[in-house]
Amino acid sequence: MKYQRIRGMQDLLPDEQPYWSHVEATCHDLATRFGFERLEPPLLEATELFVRGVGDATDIVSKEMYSFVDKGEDALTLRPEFTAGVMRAYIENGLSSRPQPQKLYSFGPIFRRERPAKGRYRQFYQLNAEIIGSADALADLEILLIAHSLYREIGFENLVFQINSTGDPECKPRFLDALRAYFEPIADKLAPLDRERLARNPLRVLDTKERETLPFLADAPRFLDYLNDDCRSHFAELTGYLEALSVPYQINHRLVRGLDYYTKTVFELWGEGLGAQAALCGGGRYDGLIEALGGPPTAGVGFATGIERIIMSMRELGIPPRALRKPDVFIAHLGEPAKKAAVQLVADLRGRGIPARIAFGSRSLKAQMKDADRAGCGVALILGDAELAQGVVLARDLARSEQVSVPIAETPAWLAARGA
RNA sequence: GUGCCUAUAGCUCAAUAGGUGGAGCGCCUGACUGUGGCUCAGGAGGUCGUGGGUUCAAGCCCCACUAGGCACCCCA
Repeated sequence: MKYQRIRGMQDLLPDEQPYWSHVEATCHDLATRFGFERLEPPLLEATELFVRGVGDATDIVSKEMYSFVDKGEDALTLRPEFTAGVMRAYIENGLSSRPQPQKLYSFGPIFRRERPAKGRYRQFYQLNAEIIGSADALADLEILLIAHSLYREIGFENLVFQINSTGDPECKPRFLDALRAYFEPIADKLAPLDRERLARNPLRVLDTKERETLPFLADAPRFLDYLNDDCRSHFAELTGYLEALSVPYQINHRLVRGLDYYTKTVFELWGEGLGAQAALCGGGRYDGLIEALGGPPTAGVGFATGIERIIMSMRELGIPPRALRKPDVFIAHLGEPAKKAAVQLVADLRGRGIPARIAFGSRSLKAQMKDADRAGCGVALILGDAELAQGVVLARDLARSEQVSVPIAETPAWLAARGA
């Protein structure tokens, strides 16, 4: 085999399309139902946007971006997430002058140059939703709810959100100080990796998987205990809504998220059967981001979910996709004059919105019938020169193995009556 | 990026102790000269991931590379 897929890239084959169209349609439908409008930023942005918007200390920026210099001039990057591009578009296109808040969603491919594994690809698809311009905890709730509705409508059960708060620029430093004060005296007992984290990014010690460190986490400071009044009441309001709506959630004191821009609410949802790549969706509030990107001070909250991981969980849990509509009608023909008439007929049916296939070549009727069966068609219209001479087709119901003779001109009506 | 495991037909997998590669499913054709599914018969399809090495002889042993998987890192 001479050519092969680029590492971490995948071909989405016809057999997988029922899953994709089901999930994709559910995403668009739900976003619309929740009052979100679509905003699709380009795949390419200035590298600097992601460095500033995502954070140059994050894994995404420091080692996972597909970046290149275009014709020796512009530093460009294939988007490694949606949020920064959406914020840039919001600022650049003056969406802050539209009625606030703006509820925007995006659906498309994302690129991260990580080592591939099951459920982890270098090009993968995300649904992303953002509410820009509201600090209300109700906005956080809507983000949680659209995610929850998506999974519920696809057929997931027993899903529980993990949520936490990571404060704001006023109370976050106090918590970080407390974390250091707790861990530094026992640093020599922590795993080596966690000693590094403590120095570089203390929050990361909280979600460690290192055995040596785990015993010390139970008594570690909790962010919720260090929130200022604003952050605490915001969190309480959100959890109050969740309880009122009976949306299952767990407060997870160890949940911290990698991106620099999060403030207040952070959350994740994990799926089954995905191994170490379990995160189905993640998100949170990012009240300082737009200002950091050169816009006016603007609150924001959003989430992203990975489509491949949803589909993989569906397979794992045996959740069937909605069947795709296949062509209902297959036209078989015998003889050259009949073939010409069949071309007319198939064009007529398609023009009337009836999905139809026509046999290629001039094969035996048997072979054509076999094709009709395997194409999943419900009806075969048989048009031979003999039928053509009488101005009819033989309409065969493939499931019932019954067929009748129908005048060619009445075929669309016959099919319509059958469909109803 | 690190460690470990894997790689044979379109798919899932066999191949005894190094000794010229098979099955099931799928695909094509026919039995049925104008009727699908079921059955039966026949057929096509492989430089054994790629490149090197050891050996009289390599799908099998060794090395490198490529790709996939698992764990780590991190996330969707």
